[in-house]
Amino acid sequence: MPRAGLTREAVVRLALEVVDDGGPDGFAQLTLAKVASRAGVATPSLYKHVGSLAALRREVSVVAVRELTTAGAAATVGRSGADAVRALAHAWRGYAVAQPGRYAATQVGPDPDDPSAAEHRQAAAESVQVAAAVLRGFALPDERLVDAVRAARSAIHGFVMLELGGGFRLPQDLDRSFGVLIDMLVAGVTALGEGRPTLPEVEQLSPR
Amino acid sequence: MPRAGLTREAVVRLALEVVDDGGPDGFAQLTLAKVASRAGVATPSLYKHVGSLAALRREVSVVAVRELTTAGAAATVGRSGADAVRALAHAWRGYAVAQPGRYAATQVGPDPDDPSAAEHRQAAAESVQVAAAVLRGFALPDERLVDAVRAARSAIHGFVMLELGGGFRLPQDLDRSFGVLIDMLVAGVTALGEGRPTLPEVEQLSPR
DNA sequence: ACCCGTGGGCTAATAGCATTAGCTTTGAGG
DNA sequence: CCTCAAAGCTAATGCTATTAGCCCACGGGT
Repeated sequence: MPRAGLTREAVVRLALEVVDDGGPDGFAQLTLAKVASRAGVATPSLYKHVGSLAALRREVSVVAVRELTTAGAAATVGRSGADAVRALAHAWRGYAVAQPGRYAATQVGPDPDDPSAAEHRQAAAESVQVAAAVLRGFALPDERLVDAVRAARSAIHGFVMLELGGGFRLPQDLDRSFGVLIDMLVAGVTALGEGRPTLPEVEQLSPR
Repeated sequence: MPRAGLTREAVVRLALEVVDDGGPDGFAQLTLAKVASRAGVATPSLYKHVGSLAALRREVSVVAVRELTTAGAAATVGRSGADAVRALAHAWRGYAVAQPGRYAATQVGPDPDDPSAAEHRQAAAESVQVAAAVLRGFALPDERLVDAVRAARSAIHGFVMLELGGGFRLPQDLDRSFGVLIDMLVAGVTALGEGRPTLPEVEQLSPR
């Protein structure tokens, strides 16, 4: 009975394969049994390398978040302003479309209490920092930067979620719709930076 | 052995209770066993009223989507333009925050192939129609309406997803960030309607 | 060269889930 | 009052994670 020679890293690598093969909800369908089968090993053997299914999910999530971060960072290096925002948006959507399972893994919010999720929290914070760095170029008042970051994340994440979930059923060009959305975002943060009201002539009506 | 007197509607009602009690991921944790226990019945008995767990999920999803639709419709009746967009956005977010489990149920895209999902598809289409109706007031060129609807859905959905998932960890006011996002959206569709470029002075740089 | 301990694999067992098959009994309508 | 469809049941299958405990492979030291 020769050994399989597994390591924690190898198990995570196999888990990523399972996620990738599962399409958009490959992450949801990630299972210890599938990983074990791929490793040619009995399911309980995985516990020698990984604490639990939840822990494995967390490790997969960390990898995915880091990939998203570096994709965004690579796309925006050397750019600034509207150019950088567009590059970031397209990089994120590109990653999500190319790796839908991993992008789904990105969604799971790190548990703020669990101390073993520190790495996860760190990775998530770094990915947000990429967006913050890009938006800092718009000379926003400090207390508005967070609003801009949230707006950018919401717009991009929302579009990608709906796209991956099959929420856009009309045959119209998705790329163009995404471009329009990002243009709105760029115009919005530009207006925010210039200190002028986002809505030039429209009166501020009651939100509630 | 008296009968429990279940009906399909009663089972769905109990399933909604389970979803509501489960918080933001109550929908993910919906289980036939929990519904059966709540009904005071053995799990297999539910199959007399519901085809499968997946079918029950679909029914729950239809209810949630319809609630979201009527919430949006009720909030926008008698309003138009920016006012209506803001009302719709706040109604959607309000529903998501008040009923996070049901909002999650809203996310599952209807299977375009499955004929038994016709009701689901119909409900989803109606909810999009509410947004389309509101945005039609902006006198958009026909081929841009779909872009505007997608932008609105993306922005609102993205924000809500990140909020419910705990993705916004800074203590800054979420309501204000949401307001800023919706202002950007309103400004963006306004610009789209006026036929002027979304970005007045910023040159269109290569997105790729 | 041997020996020994760590640790990586195993099987067995428990417990929770969905689902199917087939039996029993309720209770409403003729 | 009788009957039969429908609504409940138990039993069984097969999937999942997880824990306990065993055994042997293998690297490091004597």
